[in-house]
Amino acid sequence: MVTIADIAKIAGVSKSTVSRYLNGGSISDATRKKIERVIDANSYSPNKFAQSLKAKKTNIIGTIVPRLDSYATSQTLIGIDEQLRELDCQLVISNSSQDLNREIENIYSLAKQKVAGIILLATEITDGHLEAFRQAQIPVILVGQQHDQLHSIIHKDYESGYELGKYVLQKGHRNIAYLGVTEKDIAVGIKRKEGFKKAVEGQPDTLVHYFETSFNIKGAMERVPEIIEEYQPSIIVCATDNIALGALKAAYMKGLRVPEDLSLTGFGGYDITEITYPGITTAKFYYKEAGRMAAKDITKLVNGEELGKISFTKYEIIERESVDNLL
Amino acid sequence: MVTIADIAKIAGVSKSTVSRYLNGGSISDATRKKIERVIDANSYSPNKFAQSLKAKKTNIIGTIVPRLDSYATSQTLIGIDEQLRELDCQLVISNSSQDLNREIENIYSLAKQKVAGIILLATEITDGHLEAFRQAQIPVILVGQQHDQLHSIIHKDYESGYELGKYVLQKGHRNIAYLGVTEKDIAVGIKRKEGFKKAVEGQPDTLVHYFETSFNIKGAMERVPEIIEEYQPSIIVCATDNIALGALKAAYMKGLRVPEDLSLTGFGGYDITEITYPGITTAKFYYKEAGRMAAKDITKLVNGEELGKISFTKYEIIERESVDNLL
DNA sequence: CTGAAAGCGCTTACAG
DNA sequence: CTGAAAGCGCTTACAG
Repeated sequence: MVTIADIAKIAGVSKSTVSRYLNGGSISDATRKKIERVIDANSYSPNKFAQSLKAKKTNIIGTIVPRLDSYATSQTLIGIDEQLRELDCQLVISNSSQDLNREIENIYSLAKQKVAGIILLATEITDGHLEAFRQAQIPVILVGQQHDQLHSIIHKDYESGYELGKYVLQKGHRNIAYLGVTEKDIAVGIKRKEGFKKAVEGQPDTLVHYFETSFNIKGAMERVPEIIEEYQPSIIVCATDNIALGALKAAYMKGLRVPEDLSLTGFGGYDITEITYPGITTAKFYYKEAGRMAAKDITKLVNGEELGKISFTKYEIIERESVDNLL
Repeated sequence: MVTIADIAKIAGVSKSTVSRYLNGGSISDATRKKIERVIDANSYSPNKFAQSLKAKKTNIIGTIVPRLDSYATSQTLIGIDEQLRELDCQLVISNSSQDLNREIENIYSLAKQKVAGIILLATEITDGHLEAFRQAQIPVILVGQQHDQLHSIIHKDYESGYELGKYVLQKGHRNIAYLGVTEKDIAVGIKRKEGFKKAVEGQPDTLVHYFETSFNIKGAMERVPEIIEEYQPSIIVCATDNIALGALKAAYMKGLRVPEDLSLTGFGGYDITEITYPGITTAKFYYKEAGRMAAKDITKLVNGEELGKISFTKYEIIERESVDNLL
């Protein structure tokens, strides 16, 4: 391995000068050229560990994800990865397998690794998180959830819920089931539902029942038959595309046609909602874009730049075939 | 930040002794207890950079993935992550976005970061890869592809192709389309097809046509209609579940019922194949298990243990509703 | 603009 | 079993 001392010797200068060259200190044109040549010729690259040890900082951004096998996670990570690459930062991904304690451990562990900043694909922010961030003393960007003490990138959960609600009413649905998730997840469990509620509130002759299920497909598959039997809604508005996928399967298994016998909507805009039959009408979020924004923002924070507490990504209602027009 | 010198001073011993405690050198019981207490009380943890700088090695395993948004990648990563965590190794994920050159760059970049070993979720191994591995001088495990110069974990592509072929014949299909992928991908493009070929070879009155498409759903959606129109196969055997998903959508869009008008099979065993309607019959691979094996094997290699060149994961034909029984 | 020196937080022979 | 010393490959005041 060639070191800075080797380069210095070959170039006939001191290590300090080479270091200055590397870090953009002032240097004469002649020596600059000389050093450049020697570095190229020996394909030298500085030892990151020595740099970090001395400079006490890194250009590593840690990203904590709740799970690896989700469309939202994958897309967000792709966005972060792309943007960080452009920014010449390194990405370290830390998986917490949907375990909040592990998530908090991951914060400490990233801090110990001296990452320059942390991006957290958040689900729920507890006091444990806050305490970890406080101790870590590292810039943080939340993606997907909002918190007044932290910077965040969030999706327009409320607005998309509202617009989707209006859409459903406009299609003539008056007996509606809303299949949501735990309110511990503020964005998904509360905001989407609140937006939807606002849209249907005051609509005459309209029945809306609210239910809760888990985030996975199987959970929805089990939940939906009861809902149908008990309330016979004309539509089930699902808080995520995964839930909608489960509902679709459940409907098929009950021999119901979608959308003739039962309409369905989702949130997320996962690629797969275009491939099912029928395609699922959904509120599409731009996860990759959110990832890019998070990456840009975290580097701003790392560089001490000012930043608004909150940024929004756009959304779009994608109309496909899973909602029947009752009018 | 508390350092080894602090601990030494508080405990009233030398840094060497603390270091020995940390690295399992011989030490008296009394000092061991003393140091332990002091370390706990000050929640000290060694600076990784200093350790790596001195010891010239890390416990980081680099994993290179071709893409982040694929079921196989996610599951394999989950397996690697779980296992590496048990083994107290750190995981760094490097995404090459399906770009072979970037993949090779990633090898060099991981080598520069002094990772202890590399796991490559491989698609195609070029001379560029080999050269990079040679220069890096780091243990490598391939997942999903085989190469005689490298260690690998591979799925039973040939065997599963064979068994699926036999299954299809047993269901009475005699006019078959096989929709494969590029032969550059030896495992997916060649092995699966060869296994299938072997199974149908010599079967009387049987027509098999072979086609090629890309790995994504859209590609298959475009390709399938032509195939149906020109050859009217009773079944399309797809080289991946994604292709099967595309074929299913294409069939629906042509107004064909699956499996009555057209049967379908896939490879992979993605969760989503259970959710579609009908569920897709597929050769399921155990990606998570492969990931765990890769993690175990790479640490063996890192520790200088002997290892066979190749390990296989199991597979299973999952019979669902997408194949009609013609007999 | 340039160099000598100190030091970042560890580990590892070498003595004792 | 324990400690003093050297050194890993950098960076950063401090002089000149």
